[in-house]
Amino acid sequence: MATTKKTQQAVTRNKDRSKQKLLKAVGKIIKTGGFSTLGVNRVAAVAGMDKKMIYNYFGSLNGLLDEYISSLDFWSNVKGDKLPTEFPNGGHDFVKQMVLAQFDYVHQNPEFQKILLWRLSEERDALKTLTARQEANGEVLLQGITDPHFADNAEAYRAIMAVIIAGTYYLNLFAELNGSTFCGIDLATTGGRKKIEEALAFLIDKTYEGL
Amino acid sequence: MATTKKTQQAVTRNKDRSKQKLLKAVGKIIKTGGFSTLGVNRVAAVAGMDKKMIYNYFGSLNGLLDEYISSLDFWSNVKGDKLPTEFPNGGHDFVKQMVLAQFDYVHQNPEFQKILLWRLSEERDALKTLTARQEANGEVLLQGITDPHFADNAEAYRAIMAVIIAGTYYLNLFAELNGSTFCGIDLATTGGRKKIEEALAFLIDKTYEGL
DNA sequence: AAAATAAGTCACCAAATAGTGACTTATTTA
DNA sequence: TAAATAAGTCACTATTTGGTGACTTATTTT
Repeated sequence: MATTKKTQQAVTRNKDRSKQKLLKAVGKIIKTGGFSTLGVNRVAAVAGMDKKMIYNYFGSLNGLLDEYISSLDFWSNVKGDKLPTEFPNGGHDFVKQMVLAQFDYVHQNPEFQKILLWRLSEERDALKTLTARQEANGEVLLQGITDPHFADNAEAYRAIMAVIIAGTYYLNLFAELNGSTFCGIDLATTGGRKKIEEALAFLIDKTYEGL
Repeated sequence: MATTKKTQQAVTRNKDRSKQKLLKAVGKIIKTGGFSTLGVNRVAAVAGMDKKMIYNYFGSLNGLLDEYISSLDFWSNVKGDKLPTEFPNGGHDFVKQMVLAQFDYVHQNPEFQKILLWRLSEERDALKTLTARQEANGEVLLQGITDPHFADNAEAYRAIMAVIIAGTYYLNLFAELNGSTFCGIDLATTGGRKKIEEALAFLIDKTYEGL
């Protein structure tokens, strides 16, 4: 007897839609779980598709992940044309507002959190490219506004901003899982987060005053 | 025919030594690779032992990992009796030196880096306990020295230190894999790290001056 | 020295993993 | 409308995973 084949039920076929379903499934898994559960079987199951499609469309899981990463854009809201044209005081108020907004944005955006974490966990060209895009975005502000304003101290200013922004990233990632306290500040409460925001504002103010 | 059994070669048996071999294997894997490759098979192979021993001694891989985490102690050098007895200016110089030392310590210590990362990646009681120990350690300095010195601003000071220390953690983790630049600062070079150190010193100085 | 304990070995299992060849059939092209 | 293309299905493989029962034998206890 030959091998039996079940009759397939009618389905509408659409390559683009299917690719999107797989890409979305990756996002969903990353948002909720993490990279540990991110395999072909899982992705296919979440997408409701056969894993064969991953190989058909993306060659491999890595190909799918790379395309997922490339599709990300967390900086559309701060792209060139969305920026103000005037930056009084070397962008003091603008930078302060931006850092505080960033602190909240990371908190509200689990997908961005996971990408930040992924970047710390695994070496991957697509992630480096993403980082490069982010850096290029920041360079617009740095070269256009703060470098001229701080002149000889431009690099010192950049290093300070590096510490501050890195701090906002870490604190948000830390709060996500450990819930508890960091330096005695409870990052899970709005009160604790308010304290951090005041600290960020203080540090930026002092930098613009004293550098 | 009955099942064949090879004759075993003579080995010296020692439970404690074997447990240590397994614990050390966990450390070795974590230092070099990451948590993704951390399974019973891998650990047993690295330890040069049978995985059965993991279950015999620790009940499960989780049991082994928990005991590994519990065995860690990254703060032995800053424990009570090792601290100075005098803290002029609310510990200004001491805190500054401590943060700079910490920045370097994380850089030099891959195991600590991976634990920091692990804490951001997975919820695990043993890791929370480790965090609690670290916090308790810091509380000695905070409650004993800086809280009294900053009085009404004690919590503001803690929040600032949270940002600064979190920044040192993140920058070190970031530099480890992405190599490239953060806010235009190349963290892979000694020059870039020097800039960060100056930024840390600046921020701490301004905090002690202006808070 | 004999008996009891338990350290270590090994073969095996069930489940999950990544990956593929052969098939059906919806859709597009000629 | 007929033929060609390729989207989607499915059964199957090989490998690796976590986990265990049965065994041998070094070491300890009596």
